[in-house]
Amino acid sequence: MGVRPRVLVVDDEIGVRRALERGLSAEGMEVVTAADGPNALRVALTGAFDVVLLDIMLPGLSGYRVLQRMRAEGVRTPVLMVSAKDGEVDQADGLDLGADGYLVKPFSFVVLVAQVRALLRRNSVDLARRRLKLGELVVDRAMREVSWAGEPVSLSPREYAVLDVLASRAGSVVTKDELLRSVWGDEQAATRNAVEVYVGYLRRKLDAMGAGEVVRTVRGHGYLASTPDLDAALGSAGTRRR
Amino acid sequence: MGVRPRVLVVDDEIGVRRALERGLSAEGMEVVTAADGPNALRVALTGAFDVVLLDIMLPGLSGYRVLQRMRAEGVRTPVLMVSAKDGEVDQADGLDLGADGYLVKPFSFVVLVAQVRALLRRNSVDLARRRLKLGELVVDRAMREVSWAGEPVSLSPREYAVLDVLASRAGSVVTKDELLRSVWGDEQAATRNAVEVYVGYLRRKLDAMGAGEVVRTVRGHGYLASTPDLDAALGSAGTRRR
DNA sequence: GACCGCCCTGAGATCGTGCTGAGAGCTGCC
DNA sequence: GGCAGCTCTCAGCACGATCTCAGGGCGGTC
Repeated sequence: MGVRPRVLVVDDEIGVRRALERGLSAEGMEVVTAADGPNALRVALTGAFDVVLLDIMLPGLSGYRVLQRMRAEGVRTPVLMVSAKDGEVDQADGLDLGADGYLVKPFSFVVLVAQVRALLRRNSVDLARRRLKLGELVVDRAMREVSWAGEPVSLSPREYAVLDVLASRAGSVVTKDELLRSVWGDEQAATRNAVEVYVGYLRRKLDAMGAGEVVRTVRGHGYLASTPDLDAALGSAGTRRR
Repeated sequence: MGVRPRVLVVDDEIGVRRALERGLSAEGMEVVTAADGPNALRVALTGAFDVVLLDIMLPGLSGYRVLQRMRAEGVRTPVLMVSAKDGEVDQADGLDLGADGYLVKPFSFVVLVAQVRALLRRNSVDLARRRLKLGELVVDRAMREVSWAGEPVSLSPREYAVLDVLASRAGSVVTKDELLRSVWGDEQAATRNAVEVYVGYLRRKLDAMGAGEVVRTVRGHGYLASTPDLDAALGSAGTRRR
């Protein structure tokens, strides 16, 4: 598991997104945001998050629906529902759909962080979110198996480790140094070129399955695992900067 | 959920205990109650519960302390804190101590049940595992006996222990270090090669019964116990078309 | 257009991982 | 004591995996 926990913040108000992004980043978490239901769902289905903070009132698809579809697709990421509603029926609904917690607006940031921490702690116990998905690409962490459109892709341990890191941070650029650190370890036994070589191997194997374009080079910065879908969900909203 | 979930209800007011006992029983749960801190702790430390409902204001030992001691003793039963306090600091405290949820009195029974259900659902995965099955392979943990297609397979204690761990985590890769830890103990008296040797022994015996392929090597990662059936069941979720 | 720096790739020497047979130490049983 | 079964180490082998190196392409900048 990566060092920094990754949190997906879903809210339609940009002010809320900004505030949470700043606050949670200050707590050492990596924050990705989405502004509406369909995009939130697309991003959440990658499985590349440790916690999802989900507002209920959303354009396009309500928080309930997003949660429901996530669970239906087998994504078990802990979800913390956030809402202005405080009716008990709503809470019960959310929890029965598989939510892991409930916050009522206006909430205090301290409580929010405590809840998120509690969910993170619990998740680190049964470790290894099972699956990461990027379009047709599936990384099964339990079986250490990768497949594209159902066809298994045979990877060496190193290749797998590199892809795992990239996929677990889908939609974010990962620098070569970060890859060196998380795949090769802190002692930096290998050079940056090794990373390039392994990304090359990966691409060759993925290309052979028709899965080009999944791992992109961001010249001067590093590598980015994404799909057109994800690009749209994250990029158009203007939530990712830098 | 197979068996009836067991819930421990801790509250000093007999009225609350009675009400919860009746209500949760009606929901199909088995309820045990405790009225003060020390007793609650004693009972909870048995680990024989699926959820603990823990009031904070308790005679003898506060709910916080009970929770703290439970976690300190390694009891990981999900705990739902219940309290009249609604100060945010208290919530943060409880969650940081390892609570899994927080309810403020007066709470509605519907919400309570929903929370309990959520915790049960999360935990329900690994219940009722006295007998492990992988296709034709059956591991009877009570008898410490293994059979393939009804035919008994005679294993030495070590061989059995290794297979037990692999089978109990069927569908997930188990590293050699994990096997060393759970079979040989923390002192690591043996080397990794011992694991390889014992997997070798296991395979030889299983192969002789026609049960090859049950224990697979995942190069660079460890060993994986699975069957084509299991692969399909687990894999299909990831392969599902849209 | 010329240069520089970043990135990719093929070749190939080296390294590591995993499997196996042999056998040494131990224990318990006859 | 002698035997049997279990546990575990060791050394050797095969093969795949790893990583460096050198050369070349490509993009950005002046």
